Amino acid sequence: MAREPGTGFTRQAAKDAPRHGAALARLKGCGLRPTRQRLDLARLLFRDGDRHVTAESLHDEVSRVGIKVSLATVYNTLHQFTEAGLLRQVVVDAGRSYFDTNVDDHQHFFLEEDGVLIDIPGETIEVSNVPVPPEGLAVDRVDVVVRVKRS
Amino acid sequence: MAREPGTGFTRQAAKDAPRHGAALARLKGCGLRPTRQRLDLARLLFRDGDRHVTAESLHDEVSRVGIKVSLATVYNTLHQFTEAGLLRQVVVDAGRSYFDTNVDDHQHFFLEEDGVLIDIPGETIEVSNVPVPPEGLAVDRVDVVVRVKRS
DNA sequence: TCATAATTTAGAATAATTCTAAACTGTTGA
DNA sequence: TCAACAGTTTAGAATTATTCTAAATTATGA
Repeated sequence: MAREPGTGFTRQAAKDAPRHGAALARLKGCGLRPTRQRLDLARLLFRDGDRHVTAESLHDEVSRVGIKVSLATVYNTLHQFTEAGLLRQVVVDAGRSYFDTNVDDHQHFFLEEDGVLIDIPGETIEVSNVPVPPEGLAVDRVDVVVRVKRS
Repeated sequence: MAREPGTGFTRQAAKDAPRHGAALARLKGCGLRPTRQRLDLARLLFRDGDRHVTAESLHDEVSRVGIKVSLATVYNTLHQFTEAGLLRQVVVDAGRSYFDTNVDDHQHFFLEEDGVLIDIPGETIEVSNVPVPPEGLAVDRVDVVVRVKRS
């Protein structure tokens, strides 16, 4: 493979450096060992803006690009990223798990017919009068899902 | 089996009549043929107030009482009841489906640690500023789930 | 460079749910 | 009352999403 004279990096690696660097920093930042598969997945996930993926969809995508990662690793990685606060799990479907790269406080439209999620910015919807939970319980999070249909 | 003289009903059937009648009426009211298993399930579900069940939990319950209904039928029935508007499906867990006998507009506490749902009356929580959905879509329903943890 | 612990992976296992095709039952019309 | 038919139930197989297992691989620090 062609190299930038004197750098020790391939041209592609040089081009990827910033992205790769960002992914690397992200992983290091939360104490996850930067393995090839975690870096590859992080780059795809965080490359351009907010995304919603399922394990299957991410695995398909990664595979189509020619990267070799097992489905088990995709599952592991999604869960580790979630625990590390890099992703947020969104429950809208009793059949499969969605993961959102936007971890800020926000809500979702869910188009059930296509399994598509659309972000609603955090400041938009106002939820008031959430009752005090029963004795011994504390509110962890308030999720709002606006289910939409084709009209 | 002992009979009430002259009635043509067993004592048990006589006692069950009102309940049974209610379940029967419910099924007839939505055009579902009143089979033995549908009547049994309806009686359990709607006997005393609001309930949250999963297919498994309902099947266990029905079995414990000595009623013979297959798990497949429990699934079928839950879906038919939902379609008929007798039940409402609640999505709070990416692993299993909950069904709620309360079909009025209301929301839920969800105790993730135990898989327990608690109703929040419909007038309690106020959701405002729900944005207009993207072109071609219309709001079907707004779901609020208050996730709680033991404190 | 090596040893070690963390990670990945193929494939088996599990869990929830749906499907299939055969047996059964509620309803209807004669 | 009863036969016939459509609707329903069911056991068990199949499917789907996910997790587990144990062996192979890899990142890291000395």
